[in-house]
Amino acid sequence: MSEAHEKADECERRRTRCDQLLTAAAELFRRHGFHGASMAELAKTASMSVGQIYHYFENKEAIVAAIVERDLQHKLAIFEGFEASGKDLYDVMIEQVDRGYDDSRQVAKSALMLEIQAEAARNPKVARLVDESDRIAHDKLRDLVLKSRRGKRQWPQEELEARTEMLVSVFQGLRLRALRRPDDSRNAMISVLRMVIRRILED
Amino acid sequence: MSEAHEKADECERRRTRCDQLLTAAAELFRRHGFHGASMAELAKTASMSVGQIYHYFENKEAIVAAIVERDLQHKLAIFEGFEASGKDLYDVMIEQVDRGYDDSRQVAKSALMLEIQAEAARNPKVARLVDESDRIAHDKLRDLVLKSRRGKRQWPQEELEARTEMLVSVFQGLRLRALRRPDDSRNAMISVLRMVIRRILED
Amino acid sequence: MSEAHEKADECERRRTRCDQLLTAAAELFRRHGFHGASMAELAKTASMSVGQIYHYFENKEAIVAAIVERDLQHKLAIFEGFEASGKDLYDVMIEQVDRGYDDSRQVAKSALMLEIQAEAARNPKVARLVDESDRIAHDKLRDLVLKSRRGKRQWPQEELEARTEMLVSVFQGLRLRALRRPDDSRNAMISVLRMVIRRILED
Amino acid sequence: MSEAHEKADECERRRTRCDQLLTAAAELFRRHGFHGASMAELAKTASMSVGQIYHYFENKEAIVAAIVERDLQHKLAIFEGFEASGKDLYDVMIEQVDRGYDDSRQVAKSALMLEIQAEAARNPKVARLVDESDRIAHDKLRDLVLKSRRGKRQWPQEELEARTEMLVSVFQGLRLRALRRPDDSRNAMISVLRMVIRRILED
DNA sequence: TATGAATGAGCATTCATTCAT
DNA sequence: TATGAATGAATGCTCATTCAT
Repeated sequence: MSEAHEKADECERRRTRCDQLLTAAAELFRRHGFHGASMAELAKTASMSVGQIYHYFENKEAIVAAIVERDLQHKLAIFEGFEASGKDLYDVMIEQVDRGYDDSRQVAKSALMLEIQAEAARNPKVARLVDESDRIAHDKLRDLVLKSRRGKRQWPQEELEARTEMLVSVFQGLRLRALRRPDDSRNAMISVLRMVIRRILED
Repeated sequence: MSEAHEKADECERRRTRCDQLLTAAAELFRRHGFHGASMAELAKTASMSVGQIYHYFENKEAIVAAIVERDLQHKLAIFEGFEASGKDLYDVMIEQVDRGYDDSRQVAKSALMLEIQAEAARNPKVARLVDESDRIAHDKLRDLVLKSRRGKRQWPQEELEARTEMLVSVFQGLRLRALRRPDDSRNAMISVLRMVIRRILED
Repeated sequence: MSEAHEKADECERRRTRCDQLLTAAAELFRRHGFHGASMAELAKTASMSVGQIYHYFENKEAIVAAIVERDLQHKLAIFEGFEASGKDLYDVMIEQVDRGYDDSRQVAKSALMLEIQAEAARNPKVARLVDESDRIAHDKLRDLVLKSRRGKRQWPQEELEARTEMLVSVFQGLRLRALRRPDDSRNAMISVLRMVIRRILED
Repeated sequence: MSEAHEKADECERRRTRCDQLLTAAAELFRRHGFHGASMAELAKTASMSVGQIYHYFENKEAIVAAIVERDLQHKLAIFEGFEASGKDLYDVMIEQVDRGYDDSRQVAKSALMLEIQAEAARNPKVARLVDESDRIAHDKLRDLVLKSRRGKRQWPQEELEARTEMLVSVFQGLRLRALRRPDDSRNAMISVLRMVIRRILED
């Protein structure tokens, strides 16, 4: 095998292992919390040695950082998808409100988000990471909201930000609620959610 | 002093001490997280000995449980207040939307809520407590929503529940966001929030 | 037993335990080095639990600090003894040169001194401690040297310091050498040492 | 190229690499201590791979051993220089007392010596090496002292050894003190040192 | 009844050494 | 022959809980 191939393979392998680790970490953090998940258990779950984890990540905090980053990339990809579709945000959100709702109902993902936010509330370093990631996502969404206003009455900057933020609040709120009320009626919730989103994005 | 009086005094004293402890615990859990707050520090903050804490509560978990319980009583008292005022929920919420918003911006309270929800995500006993508390509060709120529909078109049960739940989602979402975006414009947010609440509570 | 007695007993017990710990630590540091001695082994040697050690000392470094302090007190006590004897330092040193030599030949003590100096060379906090302790001892000795010059030609400040420092160098050098040459002739060494001390303390 | 040449080259290369490694190791041991210097850092500092280090040395201990050995060779070379100069030790030492003093003030060298002696105090293998090296150096110095007595009253064997040993003690003591008192007056110290050396080497 | 000293399991992290490539 | 990724035992330190006083 050529050297270049070997390097590419190496790189690929590394990414795979990292992903494996992050997935295991996400699961464990969600189940036991950031402090409750031990590096030893993490190693076992990810089928690695403890030492190897430290080869990929400087410390436990860096693992959270990577999870936050991965989550941000995921969100941005969704927004890109919105943009690439060429459709108006308003239309996309109304059309895909069910997909948005279903995403918020993923208990595992919601519990992980919760754990990360909780860790951010006690660990300033994590708070900074989460704030930064959050700001990027919020700004991206705001731009989409702004674009969807083309040809309509323009909102003052503060109102634009507030409407964007309300969208975020609603979806994060739904995430939280998913943990408490797994049995709520999907149809009824989606119907109310659609009304709310319309209200936020219309004049 | 009669024996009965002594007993009542004893009881009173016990309640006071417990409250003192729970207040200290809430503050510490919020600041350092459930894991980060040590029993020793808790004892010092509550001006008790460690041993005494174990006299009042079986273990650390039981303290979280008691905080959840106290929080529930607090929420119920607020709803009772609504009811006792004889006013319509819709009117009250629209009138007092600013108070509701300001409450959601209390970082300390929000962080504690977050910590409790996170603990519920990993500890089934706490989950059960939080679920129970949450269900009572949701039901109470739903009844208020229902009452405010008197003389108007009646909503099907599922829609009623969904609208109630959406109200809860929005406010819990705002709580979460308060931790990430302390600088959002109060006026703009309240204005959008008012629109959203109207939309949820109107036909 | 009266409360005062209990307290005194408590205090006494604490001191005893501390001493027990310091003695064990000195022995282990000497044998395995500061890093090679583990807290677990230290606990076992001192017949304590690991947790208890941390009740007495903030961390491992604090144990070294206490050893350095104890050593300083020991040195100062010797100097006080010189002073209290009312005799001239010169006479005392010449008379007791054999005792000074024998002290420098205590292999355990010398090895511990070595380990502490070595740790000081890599750990700035320990360096500060050792420097401070050393300065106090040097200054005390210098005062004794100065006193012994009463009625004789006065030495310039720098020369006074240099002679004092040379005394210290010789004794610390002997300590080091004790580890390499346990079999050197005591009589011959004491005889040469006496000549050297005379030379340092005479005009 | 002939095979023999290749072998010689190989040998040369090996020696160079070893030296490179030992120099790096001496520096790191001095700065972080024997325990504090990691093989990974050592490899990086010496521009080698970790594996290669183990090709040259069986383990970390063997590196200390080699440093001690190299140090011994260095000391012996100095003594050979003395001898080759054809001058009398007494004269040389008095003339060059300032050079000797300055050498003892090299903090880096002194710290390394200290670290090695400390390691010898806990590791019997290193102790044996250091003892061996030390004995050779002491004997060499004793021979020089003896030679400088030609034509003068001969000292008994034990006295000869003791005077030699006192010389060593003084210089090693000065080394130790260099770490504690970097600001001592050079002139005053050299002047007292000269007196002391004279006293040791004269009748 | 009230105390807080004592316990020791459990944690994140490091690093000498090995060995597949 | 040379590499450096992988291993996992060992470390200092914390803290929920117990229990002798």
